[in-house]
Amino acid sequence: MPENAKKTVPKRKDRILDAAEALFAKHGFDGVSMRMVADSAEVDLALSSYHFGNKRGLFDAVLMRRAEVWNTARLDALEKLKSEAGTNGPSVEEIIDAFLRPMLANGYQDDPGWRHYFELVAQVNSSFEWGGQLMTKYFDPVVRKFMDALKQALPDADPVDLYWCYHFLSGALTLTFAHTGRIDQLSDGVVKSEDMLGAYERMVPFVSAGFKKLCEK
Amino acid sequence: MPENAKKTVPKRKDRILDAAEALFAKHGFDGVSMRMVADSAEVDLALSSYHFGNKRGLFDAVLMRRAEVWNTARLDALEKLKSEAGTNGPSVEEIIDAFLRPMLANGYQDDPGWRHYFELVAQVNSSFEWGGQLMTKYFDPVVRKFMDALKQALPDADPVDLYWCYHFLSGALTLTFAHTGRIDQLSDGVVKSEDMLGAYERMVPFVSAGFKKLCEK
DNA sequence: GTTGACTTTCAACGTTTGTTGAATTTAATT
DNA sequence: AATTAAATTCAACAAACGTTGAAAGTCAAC
Repeated sequence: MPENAKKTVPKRKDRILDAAEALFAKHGFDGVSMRMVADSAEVDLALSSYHFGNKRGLFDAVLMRRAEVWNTARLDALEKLKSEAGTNGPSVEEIIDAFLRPMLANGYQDDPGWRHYFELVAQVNSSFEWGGQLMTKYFDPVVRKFMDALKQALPDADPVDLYWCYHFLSGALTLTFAHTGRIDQLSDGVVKSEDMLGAYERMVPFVSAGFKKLCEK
Repeated sequence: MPENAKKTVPKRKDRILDAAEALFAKHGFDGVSMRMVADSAEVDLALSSYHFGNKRGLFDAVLMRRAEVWNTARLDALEKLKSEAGTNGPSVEEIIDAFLRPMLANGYQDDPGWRHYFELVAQVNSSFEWGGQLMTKYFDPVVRKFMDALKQALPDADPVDLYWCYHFLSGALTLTFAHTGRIDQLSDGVVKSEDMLGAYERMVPFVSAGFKKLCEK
């Protein structure tokens, strides 16, 4: 047996995480009960508390599970960009693209698990109760590296402008991945909120134009 | 007594609405109990159910109370714009401005009630459970008029592009008024999320540039 | 086959939840 | 002053909540 082999991870623990992920994404922390999770995962009620301590521990475990994978994917895209760029560094479009593309790559958009995870992050990000704390905790280091790259691409920018621009990007991204169905209704079905590729292709130029308008010259 | 005089509205009913507004904004529908509302409003527990039927009725009443005022303010701004514009109609910047400015005007930004209300709408808008339904119900007619104006200002636009652009605007707006404190932490205090005027002054050019980039020519 | 650590189940705990029917108070009308 | 409707309080309900201690099960190591 290889020295770093993990103990056999029981299936049930992951089933709990999957079920909690989907439920928290749709109903939020307070809208989900431990019994809903247990029923959905087809697992005994007490098992979630055993594995994760309490409800909050389960919530954190769900958030943490995919955070590192996502952060790494984003950082890899940024590093690759930097290594291929000239002395001036990558362009605004390229940086925004590196920030967004990992959410579509590797079949994430077709994987229900990742889909629920992004919905959950969207909900957390715009929640007064969790938004500031949790997003900072899990995603700040990566976001700061992207901010640095943007500062280099827009050397004359006022930092305040730059932060607001990122904030607008974050908001657009958040609502898009929340999958509320609002755009479907507003457009009478012309636009599908599930069309993440269509959203991505438009978000990159939309946001890049905004950054340049405010932060260039 | 004037013929259209309203019956004397008891103070308590409004106190309940105010308390519920603040609490729902911070903790969401499921994060608030009827007892929290009653305690905060300093009112008997049963009174909220008496006035609004049940918890959901209270939630709807909170959302509805300021919806019409807000919608009217936005429509007035749009109508005024149209009447002053030439035959080509108002510009993209002017339309976006008319969409956003009512949220700052009339002291709304300093009124805790309105502030909580916008926080609540932000939370509703990005929630999977309520986002599609409630936003459509309360705000669609107004949004559609703004979309029409934007179509006129961007006559060559593909409607799909236009809807996505509005979606990005809606997301940026939502996160900004959610007041999560995230931008404060990310910027190490350089940017204050309470600075709605600063956000407004940057959102208008940011979003307008995005609309033009995608929808012009 | 026994041990021992981990996993899972069971049953129950004390709270808190939303809601309601009946009683009481308030305020306007007759 | 009597009447009536609305507003408010009180007490309590059944249901659902998160959590936990003890029992039962599982499985590899010895």
